[in-house]
Amino acid sequence: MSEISKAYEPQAVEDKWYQFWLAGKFFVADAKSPKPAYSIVIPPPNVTGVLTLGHVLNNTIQDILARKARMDGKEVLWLPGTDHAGIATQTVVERTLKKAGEIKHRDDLGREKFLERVWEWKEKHGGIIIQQLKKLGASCDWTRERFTMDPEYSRCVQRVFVDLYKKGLIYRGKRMVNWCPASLTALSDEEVVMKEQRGSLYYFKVEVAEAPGTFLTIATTRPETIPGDTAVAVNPKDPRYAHLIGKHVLRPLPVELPHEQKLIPIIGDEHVDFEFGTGVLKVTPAHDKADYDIFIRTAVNGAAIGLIEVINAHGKMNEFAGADLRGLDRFEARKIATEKLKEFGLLEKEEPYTNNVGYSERADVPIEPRMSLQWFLKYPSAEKSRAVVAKGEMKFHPERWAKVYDHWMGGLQDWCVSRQLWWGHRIPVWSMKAKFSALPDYVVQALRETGNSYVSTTLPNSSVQVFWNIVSHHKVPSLDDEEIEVQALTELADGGSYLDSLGFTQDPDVLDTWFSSWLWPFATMGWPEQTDTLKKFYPTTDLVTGPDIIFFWVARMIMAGYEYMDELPFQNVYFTGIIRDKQGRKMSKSLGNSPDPLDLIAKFGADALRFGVMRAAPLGQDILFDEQNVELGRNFCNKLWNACRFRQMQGGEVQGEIDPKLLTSDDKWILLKLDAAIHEMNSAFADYKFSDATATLYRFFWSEYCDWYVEASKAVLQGSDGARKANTLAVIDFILSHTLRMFHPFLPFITEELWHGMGYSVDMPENQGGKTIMFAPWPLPLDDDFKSHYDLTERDEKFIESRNEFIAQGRNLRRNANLPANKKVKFIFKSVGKTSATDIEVLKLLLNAENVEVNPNFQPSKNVLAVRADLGELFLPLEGLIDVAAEKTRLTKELEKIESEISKVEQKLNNHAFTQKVPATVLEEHKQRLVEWQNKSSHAKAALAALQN
RNA sequence: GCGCGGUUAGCUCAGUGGUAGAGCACCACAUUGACACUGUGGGGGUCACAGGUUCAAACCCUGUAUCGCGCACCA
Repeated sequence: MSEISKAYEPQAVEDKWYQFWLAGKFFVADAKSPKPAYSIVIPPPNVTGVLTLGHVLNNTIQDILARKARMDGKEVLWLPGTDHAGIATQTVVERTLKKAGEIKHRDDLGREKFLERVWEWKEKHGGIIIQQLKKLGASCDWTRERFTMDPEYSRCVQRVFVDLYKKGLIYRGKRMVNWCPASLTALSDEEVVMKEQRGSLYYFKVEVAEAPGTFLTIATTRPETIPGDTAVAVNPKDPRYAHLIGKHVLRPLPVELPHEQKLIPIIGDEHVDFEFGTGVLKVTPAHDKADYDIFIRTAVNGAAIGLIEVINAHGKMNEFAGADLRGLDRFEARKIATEKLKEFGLLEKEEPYTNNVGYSERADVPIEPRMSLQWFLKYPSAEKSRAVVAKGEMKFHPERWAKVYDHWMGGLQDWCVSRQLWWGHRIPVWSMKAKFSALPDYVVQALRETGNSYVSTTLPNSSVQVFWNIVSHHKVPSLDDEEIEVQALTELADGGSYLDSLGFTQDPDVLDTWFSSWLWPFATMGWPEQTDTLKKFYPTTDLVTGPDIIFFWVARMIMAGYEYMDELPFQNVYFTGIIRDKQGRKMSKSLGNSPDPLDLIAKFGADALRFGVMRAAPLGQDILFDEQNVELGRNFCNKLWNACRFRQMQGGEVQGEIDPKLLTSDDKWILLKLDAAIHEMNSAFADYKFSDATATLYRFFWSEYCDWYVEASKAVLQGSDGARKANTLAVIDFILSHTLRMFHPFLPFITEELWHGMGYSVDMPENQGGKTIMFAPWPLPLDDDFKSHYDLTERDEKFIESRNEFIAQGRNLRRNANLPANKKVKFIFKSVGKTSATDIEVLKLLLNAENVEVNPNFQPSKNVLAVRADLGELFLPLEGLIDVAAEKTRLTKELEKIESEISKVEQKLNNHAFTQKVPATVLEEHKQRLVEWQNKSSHAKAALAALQN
């Protein structure tokens, strides 16, 4: 470090090193490398989104994994990219254009013009989140950045759609779907969230037509759908109503209809609950999923009830709702319908009621179950995908998500993949209703040859494949002038114009965004070509994502992986927690509780943000975010900075060799602590426990290295023995160069800066840390050769630990005597064994003593405070000025605690059951403990006695 | 309703059967000594509750309470 500033200034170094990494192409993965592969694909953020703390958490973990893998000598691909996010992006652009007064509705512009505007928007805002990820230090291979609407990616989507269609897994049908009246599109079940809603339960009565004067009472939350009722259902086992099945009731709305059109049948259906409401259910097949199922059951039984749609796409009542409700919003209509029932004298009561209502996740409005013509997918490779997780071949971390996954996989429903939007991958199906002879001759001929109603052909003078499917027929039509309905599919864009020219029209809908993201792990790597990248890096190693998209994305990727690569897409899935504020509330814009990560980076530095978030994010738990976490990260970086600065200020060259003969106990101790830390780090990584890893780093570096080792080393560094000094510096350099490497995945910027500044890069081979710490080898645990060469034993560890305890007690003595920390005092050390001069120097330094007098024969007189440890006894003679009473109180309290511990252990040891059944080691431990406490007891008693004198 | 997770110091959390821990916060002391983005010392817990298993339970079992999440839902 040429310039040594007193405090670490992240702003001055972060951009510099990021540019350095980019210029060195260090993030670029080499598909031809002989090194073993490690790969992650990023969960692609919304292309026009901005970085949130959730992204910070997610991407920091990925970056840590990627950087660690590089240091482990792997060839790493972290593949970045963005998602077009259909509904979200289209909504934002549409809203913006409306606000600007340019349009009232997207129809004003038309599909093409509108899409131009979305692309413009994407160009303008698209790069933001990518730039933000760079600020965070993300080591993605930007040369491989992908976007789900890139031409090549779009071709993958199209290809997959056509393939699944050919396999008979995709079909179009009029079904009841979740309709979002705000976004005006169908949604998949996963995009609907249930919300508790306070409303009313309305009880109204209907007259039985065959028995005038007899009424049935029905409870409903949705009186506005009465005009859409086509039956009244009761349980056939319900004695109250069973005899009425087959009769009819008069539907009260629309009131203007003639009598015979008001008649709807009373039907029996086992699904009707006796207990709920009155046990009589109104059946609205067009606007309720369960009622629709009843409708289907009646159809199967050959006694089909009707189906009347009364709500339109915008959530407003249509003409079938009758004069009273027509044109009203569904919620307004609810009020009016209730009033009407009251007016007719049919409303019996209205009671407050709380039920769950499905909401559109994006638009946050109640969805409307609605009949609509949509495309559906029967999931492919579902069984294999379910089994791979159940069998543990793909591991989920934490494991419990495997159960959630399994449960969902067990109840798969067909996926509604079409969306009534413009922004997205347009469904590659062209259709036409025409005479059979209107198809090109070679198609007709090909169909005739197979006899099937479908055939694949290649377009004349082209390689474009088209799949023709006569959906109106099961076999090839026998007559040329038969009216047919054909769906034609092509994988390539140029096939489309040919089909257009034949009079086909392309389906106007686009695909659900997740229908493109589920291909992400392989479509980003060049599939369907067997590219080097795909061969080298698929399947990926780890996936890091939030559990909220386990169904949306993870499960579907697994299925796509099996279907198209015949292999799982990733070996491990790490589910992060959800970031919440410190009160445990979800981060949200409206609450204003979501801090901008970029502000935090500006204030504290990217490393600080990373460290703070990781430290607060235990595996599988939600994270309560507090800016203090980041502050702590900043402080930690500063500590690291200053520890290096301290080394720098001692001067001297970095010299690799440590002389075993010159090692102090403290040197040996810190080397052993380093070894322990490396082990802990490795096991934390093996278990994906990143908060444990940061805790280890924190403890090792701050407590063990800075607080103890560095302080003790000053005894040597401030002394006059040159050889010893140099040796201590060599130990420091050894520790720091290992520490920086262990920190690197977590704190990439500061470690790179210090790696160069401290000169640790100098002696390393160019590709192993010489150029950048990114490729410096991850520290290995100290092996037996190393330990025996430097004579590192458990004894050294024990010695320093007991020495440190001794010092802590000595400091405590001073505190108890009310001596200010800056007052130099004299201690007397009655040592048990041999103690080196250096050890005494260290004692003196760490006790802030004027002198530590070694006297094995010291006999304390009065007014002497004392502590005892394995090392011996330490005395603090006080010439007057001691608060005898306070010290007595303290000692008495301590003695009480000691005695209680003794009696606890004694109780156990006197218990025969205990001494007989317990393992020998545990028994020994207890005996040992008893001796220790007894020693402490006699010592405390002696000290107390000394005070009495 | 079913399932999952949590409940340990004021706060956030470690701790899978053998002496209750960390960080933050708090209190006191220390200011030309790498770092006040600091150092030293200290106080602070009936491990949600009730049973059970065990020589021994924060930890294993059963139940209860409570908070959170997911799935399925009765109109």
